[in-house]
Amino acid sequence: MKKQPVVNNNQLCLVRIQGIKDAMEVLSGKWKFHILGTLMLGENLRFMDLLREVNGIGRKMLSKELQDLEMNHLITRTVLDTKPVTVEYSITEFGKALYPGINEIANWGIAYRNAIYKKE
Amino acid sequence: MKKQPVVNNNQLCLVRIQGIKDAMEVLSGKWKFHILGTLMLGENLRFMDLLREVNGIGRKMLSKELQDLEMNHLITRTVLDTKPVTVEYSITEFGKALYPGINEIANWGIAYRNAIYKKE
DNA sequence: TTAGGTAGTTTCATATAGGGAACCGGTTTC
DNA sequence: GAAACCGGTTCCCTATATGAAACTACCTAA
Repeated sequence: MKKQPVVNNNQLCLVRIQGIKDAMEVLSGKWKFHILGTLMLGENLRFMDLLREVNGIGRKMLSKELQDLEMNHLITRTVLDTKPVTVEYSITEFGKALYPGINEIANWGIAYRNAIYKKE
Repeated sequence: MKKQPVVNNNQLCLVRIQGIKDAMEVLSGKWKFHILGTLMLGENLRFMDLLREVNGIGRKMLSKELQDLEMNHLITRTVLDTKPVTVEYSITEFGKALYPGINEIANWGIAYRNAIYKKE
């Protein structure tokens, strides 16, 4: 008789796993946390602002990541009637709800680095 | 004169960004949150257990991801002197420290899914 | 002896991520 | 008029991620 999965077979676990899956789908890639983190610090940033603030990102990636985030309702994109045209990006309530999570992860990262550096 | 970055120029922000970077480096990929999430639910799982529990993963990916996680001190690998040999994986204190973060992310994912489904 | 268990690795693919550089069409400042 | 700004897009390339299937090697129970 074949063995069956045993741990994740109750409803709560399945929902939790699905939650992780959904979140990761929206937040996947090298830059999303960075961009959101930056938009949390300074709201209403423009494209070129973000290009400067998010260290290392190129315009193509930034453009793509912003489109993804907008499509997933984490940020909004507003074209302003200025000359030349400027575009403002800001974080939505959905995005803001990620703040505690991102913060936890950031703090973990800081603690992790300290611990590893002390050890090695 | 060229414009300079303005938002992330203080020490706190830089440390925070670095924390996110470090964390993401260790947690990158499609499966790490899943594997850690599973190891949080049932400690001391064996390779084949994980292969069954982590829905959709293949043996090659699992093998690679477990090696990564072990290298980064998030899990431990213990070979047991049984016949046939069995190998137990369990989460370390470092890994456990991620629990609140992963939990936050999972809850966000659940809320996100509910909200999006209601809307559309 | 056949099927299934243990824990992986190897090989051969494709898919996706990520990045540099040039380009577009416009505006503004020196 | 040249250089710099605005917000991107397009082309071309490499690197990494991911996956299916076969293989190793050995053990056990029916």
